Amino acid sequence: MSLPHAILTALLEKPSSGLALTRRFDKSIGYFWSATHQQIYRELGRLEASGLIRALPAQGPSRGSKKEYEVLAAGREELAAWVARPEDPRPIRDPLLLRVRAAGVVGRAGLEEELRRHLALHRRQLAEYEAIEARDFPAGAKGSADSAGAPAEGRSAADQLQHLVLRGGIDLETFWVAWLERALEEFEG
Amino acid sequence: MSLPHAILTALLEKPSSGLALTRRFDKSIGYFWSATHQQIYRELGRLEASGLIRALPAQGPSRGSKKEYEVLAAGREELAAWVARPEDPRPIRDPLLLRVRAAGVVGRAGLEEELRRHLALHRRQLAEYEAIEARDFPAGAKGSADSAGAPAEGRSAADQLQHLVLRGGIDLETFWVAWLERALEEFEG
DNA sequence: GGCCCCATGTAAGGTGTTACATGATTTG
DNA sequence: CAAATCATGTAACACCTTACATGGGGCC
Repeated sequence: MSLPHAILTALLEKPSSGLALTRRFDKSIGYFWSATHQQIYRELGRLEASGLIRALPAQGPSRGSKKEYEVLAAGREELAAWVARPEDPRPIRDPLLLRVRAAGVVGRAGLEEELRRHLALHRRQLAEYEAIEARDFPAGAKGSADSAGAPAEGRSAADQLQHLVLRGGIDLETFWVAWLERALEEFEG
Repeated sequence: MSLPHAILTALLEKPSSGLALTRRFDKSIGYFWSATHQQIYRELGRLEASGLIRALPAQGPSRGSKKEYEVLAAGREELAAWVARPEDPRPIRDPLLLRVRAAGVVGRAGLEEELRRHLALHRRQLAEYEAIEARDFPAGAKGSADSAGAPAEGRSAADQLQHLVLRGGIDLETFWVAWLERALEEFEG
């Protein structure tokens, strides 16, 4: 049940239309929660029906013209409640680990190439995250100097949390790169 | 499409009934691919219908008595093909990271306690994996000394891959523990 | 008999993915 | 005007999760 909350978060950060949301799920939000436009439209409909968001009035036909959504008070409350709601971490479920295990049974033919391919992909992703970190959270780290003209308090608190999430992405990709390098070493050695 | 291949792997390691499989998915296999008994029974039915596995003959009523399955040649081939089949890694999709991001928008009330809870869970999981490693892959590491009375070649190759997968689980949990510790530090500091 | 556990299954609902459909606006 | 792109949506299907159903065997 995380998609509706991902959408509420995105809409609170900035009211948007369905397509604009989709774009943002391909960028910053998508770095830790991906979603396609079909999922997003369906969920927008549900959230509106539940009274958590509403479409800003707009004239014109219902099809083919923009519909902007904004979060209502009930939506904000639901999101705040969700942040604190206990929810256990899901067990690991990774196809690549499974494939390595399967290779132990049927042989590892072709697996090494796949590992190399994944290593390249994870290295690219890691580089992308690091570029974002260098751009959005330069040097000084933590609370840091707030960039031009924003209210210092709220800005830096939200920034700190966003940075934390980005660090999560970086560390995860770092894990994959290290694990894949180790695996390939063992294959060759 | 990984569940059928997880089941094929499990059945090749040891032919089993549905319930026995479920048990094994709660232990070793479940450490990197979880599944419930409903998923497993349904998938066993499909795999049998596709001719990849077969039920060993057994008398008695169809309900309430054991049905053992074994993998057919076609099943082994399918699994070997899957090991080499290119499949991109899925983008990250983690509710906890999402919640931290949401906390940046609606406030972090209650979040710290959740992080503590998750930290404890991940520490426990990490300890469990490390205990398994100490038990099944003692000291010498890599190819290592094969334990009593197994054919050296195949045994140690499969062992090496299983160890690699376990290391993946350990490293992943290590990542979570480190990330959560960092997050809590920032919250307090 | 009543209770618990073993073992296999059905049903319903939510989530995610892929493919396609439709109208409006911009661009050559 | 034709083609591409924007923007919103429908349909179908596969998958996962949760809850419940059914029948047998062992135990007190």
